[in-house]
Amino acid sequence: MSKIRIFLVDDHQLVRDGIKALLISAEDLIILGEASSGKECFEKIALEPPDILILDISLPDTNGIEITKRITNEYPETRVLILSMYTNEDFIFNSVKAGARGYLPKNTSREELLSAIHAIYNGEEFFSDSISRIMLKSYVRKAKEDDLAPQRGPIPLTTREIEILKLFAEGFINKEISDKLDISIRTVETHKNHIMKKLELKSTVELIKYAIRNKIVEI
Amino acid sequence: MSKIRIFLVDDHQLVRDGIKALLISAEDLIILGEASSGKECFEKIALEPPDILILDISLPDTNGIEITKRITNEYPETRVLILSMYTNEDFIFNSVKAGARGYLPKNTSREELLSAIHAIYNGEEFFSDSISRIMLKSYVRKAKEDDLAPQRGPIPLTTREIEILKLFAEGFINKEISDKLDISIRTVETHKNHIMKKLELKSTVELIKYAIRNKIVEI
DNA sequence: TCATCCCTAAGAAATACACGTAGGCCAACC
DNA sequence: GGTTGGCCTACGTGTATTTCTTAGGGATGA
Repeated sequence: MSKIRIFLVDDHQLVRDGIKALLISAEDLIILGEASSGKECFEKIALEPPDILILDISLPDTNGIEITKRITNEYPETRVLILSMYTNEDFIFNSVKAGARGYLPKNTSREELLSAIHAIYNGEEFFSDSISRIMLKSYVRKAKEDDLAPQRGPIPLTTREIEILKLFAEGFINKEISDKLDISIRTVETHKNHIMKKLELKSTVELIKYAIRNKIVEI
Repeated sequence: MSKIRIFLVDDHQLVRDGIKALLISAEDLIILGEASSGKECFEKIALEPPDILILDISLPDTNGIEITKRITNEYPETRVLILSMYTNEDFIFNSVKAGARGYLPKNTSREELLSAIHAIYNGEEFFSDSISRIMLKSYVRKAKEDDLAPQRGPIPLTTREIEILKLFAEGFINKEISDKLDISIRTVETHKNHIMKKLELKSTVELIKYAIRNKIVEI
């Protein structure tokens, strides 16, 4: 059975050495090489793309997420494992979005790192417990936001105002709205002004976004 | 210390008895009552709302998600634990969205059920391993969709046009855009016209919606 | 009855939009 | 090596919208 070929990208020599020390005794792995920047990384892997790229988020010339995007596009056979000291939800989400197959914090154990490598090599995804918890929290938050968003602030508009906002956000121009509702175009304008003042919106753009956020119209 | 008050809702007598049998020996719990339908549930808990409502998704007259919504609104002190044979992602997402604090499959163990009850009673959330895995998968899928969605239709705009559309959809007026980009207002207007023509949009409203749909701006 | 909110409406100035036109630049093509 | 076409730039003109102010009439409730 052929060995799992690993490539390391981290801008700290010590970290790379540490990871190598952890992995050196694993017989089914082989470290193809290492790089301390995005540029160096792409230069080196062009010769022989690894099975797994272990990647730090913060790098001198770019960041792990951009590298992940390029890898996903240019080397779809290479799978990315993010190893980062940052466990913030945005980084995790964007890493996954960019195509990363796993995410570990830097204080992970040798066992977990090996588990991750094997899982990813076998086509699975791997997230450490702490990362999973963050992802779950985020999942719960998103689900709740999905529900709460429309109720965030009770809509302080009158029925007539909502009617006009709806028509406007659907794309009708003032004249069409005034015809539809059989009122003067001036009245339509006044209603819109009232809405903008009430909601403290500074532009019609925000008005439309408000209508979308509050599900007065579909996108 | 007062006992954790539990109420069971499931349309199968056997399941309710099974759960009761599992919980009866736990000294810090007390089963307040049980119901086999949504109607019966609300009639009974009106007298004494429980701390935790253990709820099946499928019920004869309604479903657990609707009950969860009502509970969340009408009895915010009562926390809902979903116990369901369905582990499909939509049910899980909608349960969380409706306000459920935990979700367990029906083949869960006594230990896990007790862990879930205690976690939820302490204000935490609890999802069994199998449910967590489904949520994580969903998280990953959503993150990927988030990335793929904008590629649905290739955006036929030039970089300058996208730049201007982005600023416009962020709420900047033409003058601000022309200042930012150090070009004439006329140019900004021309770009916007080109965009509208290319995309066959009839109003700025549609322009903004286009920008949102294609993730050029956030809502 | 008075205050308040809602719907209605208008005037005037500033701003934005629709549409046509056009020059400079650059890359691709024959 | 000129031509074509796309892109970015810009203006003129006429129309529409926005911004700000003012205001009457009806409903509602203290």
